[in-house]
Amino acid sequence: MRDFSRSLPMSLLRAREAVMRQFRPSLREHGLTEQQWRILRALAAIETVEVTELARTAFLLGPSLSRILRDLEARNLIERKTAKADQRRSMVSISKEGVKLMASVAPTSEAIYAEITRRFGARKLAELQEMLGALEQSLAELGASEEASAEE
Amino acid sequence: MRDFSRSLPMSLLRAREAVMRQFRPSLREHGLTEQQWRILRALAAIETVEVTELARTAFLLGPSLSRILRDLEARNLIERKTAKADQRRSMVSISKEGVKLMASVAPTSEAIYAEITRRFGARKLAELQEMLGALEQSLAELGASEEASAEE
DNA sequence: CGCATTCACTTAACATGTTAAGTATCTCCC
DNA sequence: GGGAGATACTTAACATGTTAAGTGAATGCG
Repeated sequence: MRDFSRSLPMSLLRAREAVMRQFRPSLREHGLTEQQWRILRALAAIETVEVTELARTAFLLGPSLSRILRDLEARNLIERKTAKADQRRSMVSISKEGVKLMASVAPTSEAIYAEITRRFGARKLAELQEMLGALEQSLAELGASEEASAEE
Repeated sequence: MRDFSRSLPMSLLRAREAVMRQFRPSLREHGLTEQQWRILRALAAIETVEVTELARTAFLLGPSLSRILRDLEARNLIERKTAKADQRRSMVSISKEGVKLMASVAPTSEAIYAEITRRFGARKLAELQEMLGALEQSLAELGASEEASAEE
């Protein structure tokens, strides 16, 4: 079997960890985890979203999101209200405090991203992202077909 | 701020998830998690290792590894004995049962990897891995220098 | 020697990942 | 209009990620 340190999942894991290692200290100083930051960023770009849509955007599973929203709400960083038309749906939005917190984190975060881009090269970075997207595409189809055949 | 769905950490996370989604069902059938599988694979390649070295190889943090080794040992998939020369060190090796289990998982795992390679393209896959390695390199230095300056 | 420091792990505590089950609401069709 | 099924979450349970603290064994040095 191929040396597992060179397997694709390991390469991806290590690369991601190398990147996140840069961001974590700054986020930590602001009392945010990586996932909480993802949620705030996702919310900053829109007015309000349903939880399910937010889960898709922030790439979190429902249960994780549910817990994190509970905590963020307790910290007054987000707001929730149930949709009028459909009582099952809960509409989430970022609060003023949330916006303020984001504003205090964003500069450092942007600086780190810029440094990463500088070191790795903007062009290479774009290429890498494109390849990652293509990989995701290739496998999306595969996953879908498997589900279909296993769904009986 | 850049659309966060196109941030590097998100791209890496999604790509990795797309890949792992292919493997998880098979591992699950054999009662293994992704990390347990990583450990067995790492152990299969060598006689015995110290826990610290194994953590480095399987890319797991000490505490995670500690727990998983406890469980794998309870299932008789690995063996442990403390080193003679240094009582702090614990030498880990895969057991016969562990080897047997690996043999039963490996074919499916290899088939999935082959299918991924076929879909994405062997050459592109190699390129991608190279870029991921380069990214890791770029940031390794950065992380190291930060540590050095913060170590006082 | 003896004791402070370092080292190799392990435990603890809290947050998330992952799957399954639960709850309330809505939809649709008879 | 009412009940079966679908939908949108939430809760639960267990495993791992992450940081900090704990434990026992080695090391170095006065």
